[in-house]
Amino acid sequence: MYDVAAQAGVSIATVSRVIRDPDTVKAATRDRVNAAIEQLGYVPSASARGLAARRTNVIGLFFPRHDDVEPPALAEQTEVSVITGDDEQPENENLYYDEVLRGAELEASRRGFALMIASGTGGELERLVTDLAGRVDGLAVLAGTVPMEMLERVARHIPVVLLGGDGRQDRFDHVHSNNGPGMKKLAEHLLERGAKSFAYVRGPEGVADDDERFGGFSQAVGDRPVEVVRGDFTRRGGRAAARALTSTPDAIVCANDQTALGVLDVITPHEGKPLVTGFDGIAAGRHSSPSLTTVHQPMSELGRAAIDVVTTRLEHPDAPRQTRTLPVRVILRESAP
Amino acid sequence: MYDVAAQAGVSIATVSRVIRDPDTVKAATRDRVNAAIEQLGYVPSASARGLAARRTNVIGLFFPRHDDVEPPALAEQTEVSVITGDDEQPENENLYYDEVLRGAELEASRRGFALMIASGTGGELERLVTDLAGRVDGLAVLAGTVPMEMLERVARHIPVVLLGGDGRQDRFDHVHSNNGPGMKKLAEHLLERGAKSFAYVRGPEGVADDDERFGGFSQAVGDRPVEVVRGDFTRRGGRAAARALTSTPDAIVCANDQTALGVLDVITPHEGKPLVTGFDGIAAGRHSSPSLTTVHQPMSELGRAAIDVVTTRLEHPDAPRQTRTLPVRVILRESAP
DNA sequence: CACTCGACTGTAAGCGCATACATTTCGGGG
DNA sequence: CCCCGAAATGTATGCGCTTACAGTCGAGTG
Repeated sequence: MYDVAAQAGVSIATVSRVIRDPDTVKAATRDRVNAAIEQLGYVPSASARGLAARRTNVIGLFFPRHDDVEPPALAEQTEVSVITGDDEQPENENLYYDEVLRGAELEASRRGFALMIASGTGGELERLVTDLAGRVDGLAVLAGTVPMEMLERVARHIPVVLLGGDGRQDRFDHVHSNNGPGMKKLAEHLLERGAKSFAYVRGPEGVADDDERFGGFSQAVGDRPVEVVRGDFTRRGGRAAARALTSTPDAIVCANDQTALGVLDVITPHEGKPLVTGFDGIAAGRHSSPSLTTVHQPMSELGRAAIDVVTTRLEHPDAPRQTRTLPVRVILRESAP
Repeated sequence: MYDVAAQAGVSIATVSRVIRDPDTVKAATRDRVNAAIEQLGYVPSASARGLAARRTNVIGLFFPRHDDVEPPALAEQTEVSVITGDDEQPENENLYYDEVLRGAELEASRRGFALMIASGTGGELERLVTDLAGRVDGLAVLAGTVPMEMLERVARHIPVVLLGGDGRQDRFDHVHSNNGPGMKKLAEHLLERGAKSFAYVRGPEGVADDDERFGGFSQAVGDRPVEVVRGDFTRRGGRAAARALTSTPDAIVCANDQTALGVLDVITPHEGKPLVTGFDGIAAGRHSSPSLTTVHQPMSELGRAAIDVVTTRLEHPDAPRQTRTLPVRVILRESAP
């Protein structure tokens, strides 16, 4: 910046103004400065700007990482191999985050913010979260992935929004799908289809979205018989849960699509029974056989809304706490038509 | 940091050491400092650190954004709707980037770097790229999305690695799939299957990967008849290209999977003819009907390798320029068994 | 017991920018 | 022409950290 100022024959303050607030500088000087910037290939230092302005214009996004196995070493050889039929690549379990991420990036960019992502789990969590918090103006975190006390600490410095949950448990802003009513509607459909007994495969304990969905389900089925088992939101967990069932219900309701696909791997529906349903609306459910009845939640909108909420909070630090609930759609496919 | 120092009864330099290089501080003092950090909820400012240390420990990733249409306003109502059969959600065209992104994030995190992503196109490109460049220690860019002169400028400050292309056109580090040999192998398979005449649907002009693939193809088929048309890497482009064909070749070879799926939308293969092939290995090709023969490239490895290359470059600024070529796999499915 | 040396800690100088405030310039109106 | 206010620009400070360098302290050595 000093170089640019010298080159253009102005002070560094003027250079700064040309960049930050061009209208306050006379056109002629502005052109001189811009020419110098161009000529010198000047690239402003975000660190210095962030330090001086006390804001970075970056929003952070924190995700858990499940696959904390050591990834394979990067390939050395480049030989082309040929595989007949399908490759054995594991089905991608993380599409959820990808779409949220894309929505977040879109909205952040629209608002002039950059997006920084971090993910991790376990022992490195504290370091990662603190590090991320020190870099950004606001933070969006997947609910349940970071201990509350850590979030409280971060929230003393910057706004934090949680993806998932309705905020009855804490004082943070929240963004979540309309989980309860969505699942309720789905369960009502199963009742209309004549289902009288149920199994419900939940997610891990302490996940707000899971609680909400189960709540909606319970509300719909009332006191009809329900066998409840725990899964872990993965396809494998769904398979295990299906094998663990002791009853043979009319319908198996799963807390998410991966779980439901796992259930379908094990249970071969004969004449359309039992009915099986999921929640999320991932692409794999559309192509499965039978295709999966589910509740679609707008992932990318979740990401966008999270950024919306956190940037709004930056502008109005004292506004009342908000929980944004996004609409869902029940999608009826072959597994529970 | 000053508060922490006061609280612990040490100087700020010692606090800094406790964070940066704990071993140089006596255990007793270290504990006092850590206690103070905990008690005060201290979160280090990455801006200040970045400014003082002249490095941010962030790697940037720049992607194009195709869907530059105004996104819909965020939903207001949360009513649950019910849809029978499939929803009309457009097939997601961007899965490519998602996987690259995930690989990049993984590798960056493993190396102690954070990842910042930005995407955009058109007029905002210069601002976005410069802005990103000012925030990071190194930059990975999808080849062809940013003008060379802009990259040259950025590269005067930080290392830049391009995703795609083999670097014969420029002086940057590159990471790319083994495009040519992969496509060559695929074409050889088609020859073995008895194909004697071909159509080849290319991507947009000036895309290095497209050139490499077409090169590999040409090498395999020699002087056999080939009708070459241009697509744009999209499914729609594939449909258009298929309709535009003037010949009825034995095999239609496409520069990527999306294009091939578009071709399959139009051409109904009768008795397995014509053969149709793609390139990429996206999930949709596995579930299409017929399922798609393709060349699978390791997206997530691409992301990881990009981070690997750029961080290596940070450590060895004067090392010879490198082009990393990642292995691909030919996957034979129904469209060209 | 003075001296040396290593281990530890403190001092102070920026890092590159934003911005409050001071200063200069400019365009009119009187 | 002069004076005045607005527009344009310059001056100077500090944002919160890292790090070279200088100091301090204690233990080992001759």
